[in-house]
Amino acid sequence: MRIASWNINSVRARIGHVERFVKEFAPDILCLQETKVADDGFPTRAFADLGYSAHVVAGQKSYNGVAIFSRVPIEVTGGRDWCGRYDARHISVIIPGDIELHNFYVPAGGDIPDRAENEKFGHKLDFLTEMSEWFATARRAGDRMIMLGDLNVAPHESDVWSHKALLKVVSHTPIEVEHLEAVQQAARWCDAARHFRPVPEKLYSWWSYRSPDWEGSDKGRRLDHIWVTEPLVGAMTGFDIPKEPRRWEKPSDHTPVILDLDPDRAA
DNA sequence: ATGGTTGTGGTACAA
Repeated sequence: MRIASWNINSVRARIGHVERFVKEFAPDILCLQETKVADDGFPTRAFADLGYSAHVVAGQKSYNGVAIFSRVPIEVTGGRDWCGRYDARHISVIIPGDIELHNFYVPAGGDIPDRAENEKFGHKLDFLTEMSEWFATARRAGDRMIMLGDLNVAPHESDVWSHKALLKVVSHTPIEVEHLEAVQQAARWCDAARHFRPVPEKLYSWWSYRSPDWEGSDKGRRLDHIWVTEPLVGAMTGFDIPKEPRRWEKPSDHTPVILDLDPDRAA
């Protein structure tokens, strides 16, 4: 079973890329972030044509938005409001193998890494804290769960092109890394990327639009993640972050992350 | 050190 997560930065602007990605990489379950469209404007027809018989979307006009499409049976379990506001940043489903899958779009956090000066940064930290508390209290680490999405934090030194240059840049500040680590400890999540590709290998899923030569300069960050709980660690059969979609014309600034999983091998 | 680009929706804001 192949599961992919992709921040596509507008599903309507990127529908052709989604079709190409599905044809070339064939995910059974496709999780999207930053769809940027209200639910009644979502191009669900295109996804049905790609063979996805089930879906759940949670969107709003212009900003945010998450979606899950599946060619295997899913049961929609949620979509929670975080930090007391509906902003379409989370949905969850049960997938085959009795696995609960959570798709998140964590707030980016603005430009200034200080909650006193920048409300968006405070919101990001509070969002991560609420995730920690929720997974520690409302969920059990021993259950089969997957969490994936654009978590907007690059935790390790090898998750960014320059640790030193990014220490004060939102996405890699020590306080954000601490908050993300607290989320990870809340359900003893295993980071699929680093299970297969351990540090210190450099691994990125995002490159800024602002670089005139994103691939040559390679100033990337690993903002997109797939985590699994302990019963699923032995069920993982492969992981990849293919760079091809970032090379396509008019791309998203994120490239997909892909996990292959054999639910029959789950503990 | 600074500014660089993109999508949405409407000429500003979020990323």
